[in-house]
Amino acid sequence: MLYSKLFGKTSKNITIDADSINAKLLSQAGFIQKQMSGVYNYLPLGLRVLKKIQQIIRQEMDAIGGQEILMPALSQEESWITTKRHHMDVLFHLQSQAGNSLVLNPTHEEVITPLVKKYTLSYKDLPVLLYQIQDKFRDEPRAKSGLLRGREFNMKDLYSFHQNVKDLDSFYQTVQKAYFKIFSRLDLSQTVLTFASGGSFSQYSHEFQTISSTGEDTIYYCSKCKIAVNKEIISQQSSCPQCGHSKLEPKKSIEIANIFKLGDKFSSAFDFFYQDKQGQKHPIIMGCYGIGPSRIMGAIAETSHDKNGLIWPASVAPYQVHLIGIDLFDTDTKKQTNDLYQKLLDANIEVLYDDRPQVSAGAKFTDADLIGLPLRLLVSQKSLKQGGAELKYRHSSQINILPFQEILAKIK
RNA sequence: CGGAGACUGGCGCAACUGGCUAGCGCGCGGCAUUCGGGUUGCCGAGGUUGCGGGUUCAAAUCCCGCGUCUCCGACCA
Repeated sequence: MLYSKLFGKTSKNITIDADSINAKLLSQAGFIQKQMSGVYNYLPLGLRVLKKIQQIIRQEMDAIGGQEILMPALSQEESWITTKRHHMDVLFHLQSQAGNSLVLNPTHEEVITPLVKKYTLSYKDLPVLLYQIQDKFRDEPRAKSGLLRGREFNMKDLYSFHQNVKDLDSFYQTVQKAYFKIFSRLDLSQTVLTFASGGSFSQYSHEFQTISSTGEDTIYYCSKCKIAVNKEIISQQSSCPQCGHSKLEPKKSIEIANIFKLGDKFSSAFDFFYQDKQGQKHPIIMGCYGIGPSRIMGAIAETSHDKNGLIWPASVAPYQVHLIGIDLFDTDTKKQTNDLYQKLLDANIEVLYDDRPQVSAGAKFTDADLIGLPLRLLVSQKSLKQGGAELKYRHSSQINILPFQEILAKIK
């Protein structure tokens, strides 16, 4: 991609929304643009990051047997009356021209339960494991912190349907493992399994909290078993639910995912039963599992940056290489930089090429740091004299000269 | 939802005890200059001051209503 053609510009001016690092850096670097409170546009750079996060999640959901579907953002209010959730204060209500009461879905139990009911009549159909990646709508009383708490936000939600609690429990464990795989691929290794209150069906639900000094949640961490409990739990019991250890350490964190055992709460509301081998009817047992890709994007920005800008992990960086051309007024330098760009493209390397003429070297360095791609390559009269291109990783200050022939091998 | 504060070219701000043509920086267009950590100079475009009403000879400025945004708190399946 030629930087001169890229839609979205870096900005020198500090945005007002200085309450959160992610909102500030992501807008300043041209990844997102706020449309209104808690609602953001994703510009080309930001969308690439979001898609990469989604793709990693998609792969891990497929790996545990999930099948991707896409449900509508709209639903009839009637379904919410059925489950007695139509008074939830975060629900966006709207009316069709015909006068029907509709809802913008904040979650999809009310949609997926009737959907699965249409196709699942026998024990032979179970388990059913369906997920989607879609935008959710929640009328938050106070949207804030950039991508961390929006009114419209991206979510992966997986729903599981089982014959019994034992099958649910086992799948619940499988999802936990898959989630940690995802966090490790996203370089969010500071993410801790956190016990939260479980509602009517089970004693606990679980949150996945990324430890971050700028987080708005507080968790209580047990250094012995490397898990934590949230505020609700700590006020009920002051010890670790796993080992009974009582020295729990408070830490600031960002909730990036959570999972619930729903039991038959929703299946009962929709009269959803299956027949076993003997023809007996049983309630379906459900679980739901959410991860917020947009919130994860914010969490990565929040935890991975320095004073000069963002530092993307390679797995989600919008491009792998930031190629900077300096001295482009010189015909030979320009040609050699263009050639290197073409060579990288031919090798299928994602590269953002700062080809802007008339822009000073300093401005290009500043933009590169702000955008935060993992690897910076630079070609100039000076680097050519030294025998090639300069190579610098975003997280390091070390600069090495590399002959053009060796660059591809080094990157791959 | 409670409390506080804001709204002025695309962005960040100034002018506000009412008074000249609403000013500055960034960004944007042009010309020249420069070329390794946000070059420099000159020229230029861009605003019915959030919306509606009121007071006044005169409103960005004062008053009323509405909207939006921000901050603190409550809330966060």
